[in-house]
Amino acid sequence: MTKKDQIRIAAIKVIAKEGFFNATTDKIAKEANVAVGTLYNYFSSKEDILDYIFQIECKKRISYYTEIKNSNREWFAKIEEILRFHFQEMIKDPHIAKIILAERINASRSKLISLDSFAKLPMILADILEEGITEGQIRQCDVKIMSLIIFGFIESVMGEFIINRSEQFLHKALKEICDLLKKGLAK
Amino acid sequence: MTKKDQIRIAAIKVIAKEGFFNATTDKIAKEANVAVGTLYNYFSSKEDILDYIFQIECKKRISYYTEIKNSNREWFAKIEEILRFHFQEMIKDPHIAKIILAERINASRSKLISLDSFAKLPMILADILEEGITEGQIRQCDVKIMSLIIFGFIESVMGEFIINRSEQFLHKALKEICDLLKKGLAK
Amino acid sequence: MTKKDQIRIAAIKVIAKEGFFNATTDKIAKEANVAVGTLYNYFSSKEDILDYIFQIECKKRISYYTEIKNSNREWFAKIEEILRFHFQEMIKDPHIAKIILAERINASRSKLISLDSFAKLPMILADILEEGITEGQIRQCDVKIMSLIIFGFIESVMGEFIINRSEQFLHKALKEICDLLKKGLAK
Amino acid sequence: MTKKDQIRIAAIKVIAKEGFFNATTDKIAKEANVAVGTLYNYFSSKEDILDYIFQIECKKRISYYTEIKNSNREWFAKIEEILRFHFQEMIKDPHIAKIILAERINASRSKLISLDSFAKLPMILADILEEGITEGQIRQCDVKIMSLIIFGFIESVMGEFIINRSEQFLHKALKEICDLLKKGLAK
DNA sequence: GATGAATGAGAGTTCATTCAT
DNA sequence: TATGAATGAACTCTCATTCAT
Repeated sequence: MTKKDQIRIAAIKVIAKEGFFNATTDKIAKEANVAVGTLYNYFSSKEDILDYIFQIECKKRISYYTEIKNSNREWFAKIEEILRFHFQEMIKDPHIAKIILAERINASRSKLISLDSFAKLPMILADILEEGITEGQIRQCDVKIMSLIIFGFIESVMGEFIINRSEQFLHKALKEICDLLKKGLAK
Repeated sequence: MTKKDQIRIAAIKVIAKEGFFNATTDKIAKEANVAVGTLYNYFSSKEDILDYIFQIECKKRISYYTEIKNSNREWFAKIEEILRFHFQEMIKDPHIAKIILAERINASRSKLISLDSFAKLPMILADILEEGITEGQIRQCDVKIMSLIIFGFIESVMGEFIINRSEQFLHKALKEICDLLKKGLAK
Repeated sequence: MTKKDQIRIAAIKVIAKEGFFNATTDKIAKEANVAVGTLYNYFSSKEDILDYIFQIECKKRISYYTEIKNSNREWFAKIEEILRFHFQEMIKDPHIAKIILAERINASRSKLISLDSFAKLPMILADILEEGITEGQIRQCDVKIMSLIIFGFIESVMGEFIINRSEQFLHKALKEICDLLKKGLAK
Repeated sequence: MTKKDQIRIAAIKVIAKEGFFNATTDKIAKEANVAVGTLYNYFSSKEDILDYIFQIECKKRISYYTEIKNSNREWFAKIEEILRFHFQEMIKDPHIAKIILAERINASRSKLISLDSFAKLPMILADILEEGITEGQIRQCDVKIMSLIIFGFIESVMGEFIINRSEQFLHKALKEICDLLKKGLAK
């Protein structure tokens, strides 16, 4: 692992535990087993670290979302797959879920941190739903709002998972949202 | 208005604009047209102000939720009314929506700030759904997860509204979630 | 004395002893018997303190120079008086001489620190010489360069005085430059 | 050119532009096209570089001054030649003039940097004047102070030249000081 | 000799909190 | 009760110096 990623991973842990503002550069450096100065060999500021964290996570999600979107499945399988992917990521690294949830809005105040790409995620969901409508598999609806519903659900579940850490809960949650969408969006 | 609430209102404005950590006591005091020292006559710390903000908002919501829950309407009308209430509040004071969204998780790190009461909100939603099931109006489902879906939706919409500030968007969003729930939860 | 000037005086002492870059805010605060934070209640930055020091000194000199320039004396008495004033100031506060000498050039790199007014001093000297020429008391010469000579002399003497601290030296120096100018500029 | 001098030249450029304290070792190394570590193969510290710069410049001046002093010319021609030499050096490398002016006093605080040799320069001027008196060509005067006048003039002119960079100004300045000295020191 | 990533002490600055008025 | 100047711990960031390669 590169030193930059070593710092990134450490920062994720500390920021998730303490929040961005309480995550001091000292703490991050200590967690990463490097000196404070080393942080600044790889990042121009503390904010830059958060930016990098978001970038990496975003890239990961967008590339996966896009892959699924372009795959040869029906709308419902695609949505289900995206949710499944999200939940798997949460289980793999619960810290990152917390950071995204907790810091996104405050991060958006900073010009340094570009969250444009994060905004693309609901758009991909919307595209998938749009296809479903065009192909006559889904009833007429506002796909943008519908994708917000799905996204909000993901975040709600994230929030709950951060607290209870139950994988079983994730599976049940996945089933419930799928049932709701299937039935609620049928023609 | 009491001086305490004068400070609360000012704090909401500043925190919404700058985020809790960037909202200095100086800025809050200036916005409230009082001296910094005055803050400490009414609050024991900066965090205490945030706590008070959450308390007030929470009380407002819980009392309204409970009222609606106990009213003599069918499940669907109750849920719709709760959403409508939320959206109205958002329009009345968009700042508070932003704060709840942005600071809730970071606030939860502080022992000072009691967010227990906020956790009650989804429970009330769950109660309403539970009733719907018992009375045979809704199909079997996990009401706790279903209430998370609704709650997540509220927050997603908040997030979008903070950006676009379109009231029309709120109305469309309300219609979409209602349609989805009605159809998706039908027996 | 105002607190701002209390800090200014302390800063002069510390900067003279250690140089601007080695004069830490901690040292200045300690010398001024205030907390570090207090510095920032009166100055926006460490540079701002140096700026203020220069401003005060400059104002003092310009007002005196101008007064002398406008007085009803012949050119030679005016120049002598200005030099005498300078040397008196040096004796009263040798620190300030050192700072002006040591920090002026580095200060000029900063946009914060306005040294424009310092540039006016040689101009006043030049004006006095110009008058001397017009009135036929001085031979033709480049007054701007001649004022640089006088100014350079002042600074040289400052430099020497910082080291030897001999008042007698100052008096001798005054006599020598006066003799040189009187004889060298005669018609 | 040796690597040590390559570094010296680079340091002169950077220090002249930014001042000693803002001239980081990184910048100096980059300007010299070597790695930071390489600096420390030739110099024991950053201050040591400045020391070396002063040493070289000083040696250059002292050897020239001495040569002129020992030459077979009358006092006035010698002084004129020394000034001419100084101004030529300034034109050849304006950076070095700025450094000497800006850093000399702060450098004097450091025990590492030996400026003793710089103090010799006015002494040589004094020697030349002394000879002039002994040989009956100059009137009685304090040669030490008179040499300070000449030295101060050189520095004043340096300061002005740094700003306006006009060679013509240098020539006029030379003429004026020569006229002043010739007339002012005559018997 | 040459490198440049790693270091960590120390810098300037901020800001929640206090308390004499 | 209201004030706001004073506080100083704690923050982010810098940079001269080192040393394994």
